[in-house]
Amino acid sequence: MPKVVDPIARRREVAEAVFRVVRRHGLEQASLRNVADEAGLAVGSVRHYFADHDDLLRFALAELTDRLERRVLAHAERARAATTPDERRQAVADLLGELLPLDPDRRDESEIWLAFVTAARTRPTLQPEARRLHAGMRVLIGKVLGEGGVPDVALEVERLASLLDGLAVNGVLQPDLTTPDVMRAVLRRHLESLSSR
Amino acid sequence: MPKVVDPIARRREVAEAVFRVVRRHGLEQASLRNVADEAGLAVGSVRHYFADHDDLLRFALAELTDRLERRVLAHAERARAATTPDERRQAVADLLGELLPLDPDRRDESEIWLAFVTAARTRPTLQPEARRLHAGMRVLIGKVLGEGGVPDVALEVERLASLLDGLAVNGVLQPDLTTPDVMRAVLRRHLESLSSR
DNA sequence: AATAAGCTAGCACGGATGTGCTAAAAAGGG
DNA sequence: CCCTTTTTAGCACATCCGTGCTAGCTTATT
Repeated sequence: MPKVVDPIARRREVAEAVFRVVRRHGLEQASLRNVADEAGLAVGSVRHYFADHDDLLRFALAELTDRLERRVLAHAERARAATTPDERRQAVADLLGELLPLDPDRRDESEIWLAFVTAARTRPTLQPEARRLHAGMRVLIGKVLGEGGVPDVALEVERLASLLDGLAVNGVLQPDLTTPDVMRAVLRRHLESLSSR
Repeated sequence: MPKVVDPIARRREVAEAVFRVVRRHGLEQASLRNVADEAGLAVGSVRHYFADHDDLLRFALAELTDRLERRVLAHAERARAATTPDERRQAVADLLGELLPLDPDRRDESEIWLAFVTAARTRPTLQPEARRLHAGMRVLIGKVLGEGGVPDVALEVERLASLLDGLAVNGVLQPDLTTPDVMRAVLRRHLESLSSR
């Protein structure tokens, strides 16, 4: 048998290359050639692990979703362990902050998220994964608000989710105007206005 | 002299063709060939009115901005003419609703807006126009909130602007979940929560 | 050491894209 | 009627794209 290569680890590495290309030059530049170059592989090698160009993009989006989910769930554990109201408030803010481009890592992730999710509009094969992400975010926010005793949850979930999406979009597209401080202040204000009703 | 053609009217017609292509297939499909076909012209003809492919996209985005500005300003007139508080409330909701994909026309516009604005991240030549749009929206919302006597205007402008952006994004990307009714309800709730502080 | 299988690398194709350039067509002014 | 200039149309080139396909490389097992 040949060199032993964990195929799913390989796919993940290639997905990372996709992310770097997308972040720097946009999704439309994530061609097999560009991605292979970025990963330090030949086009043929990349194609050995992915059936399609489409397969590559779909896997990359799924990978992004998983990563996000994992990070947020870790925070959810901590939030559940909070005891005092102040602790809880901070835990919730931190949890939701994971969805915003507040530091370089999360900024990268938000840029990639925006690129994929908007591309899904005209790329049908990306839509299932995009919907999964959309729905997952609503479920999460629903739990947070539900435990907080917010009335009219469904509507408030939509309002908070849209606010977070909008903040993320502006944080990505106009980072010098929508700074992390601004995003944090807006989120804090919104959470305050929710609990003081 | 040859057939008399109003060059700026021609440019506008071609921009319309760009919009149709972008809406149907995404900005990355707005090639000179596709746009020329859509406009019923030859590639050479389109290039006679635009220096560049880039020039074409920049003009199209500027055209979109102008159109949006004109529509919103018309509403602003009406809002200023409102007398009763109820009338004013409704006028403000209508005004801000112009920025949401609430009907097919505005949905088309939002789709195109999202495509261009996200593309601007990795296409430097589109950024000036994108920033103009971003800033114009803040100015408008600032006036609306300022006249409404909302405290802490700067922060609330950012919050409302992000909410509107997020609603528009979700209305475009998940239209069957983020219906016009949902968007209207969220906006109404937000405006209520602002005035009852 | 020989074998077989996973893996890597790359050529070749048909098609699409932006752009430089040329040439025909069209039509108002002399 | 003819000229002049805008407008239209289209060819040609270099580049990039996804993909089908083949050949060589690598290495664990027999």
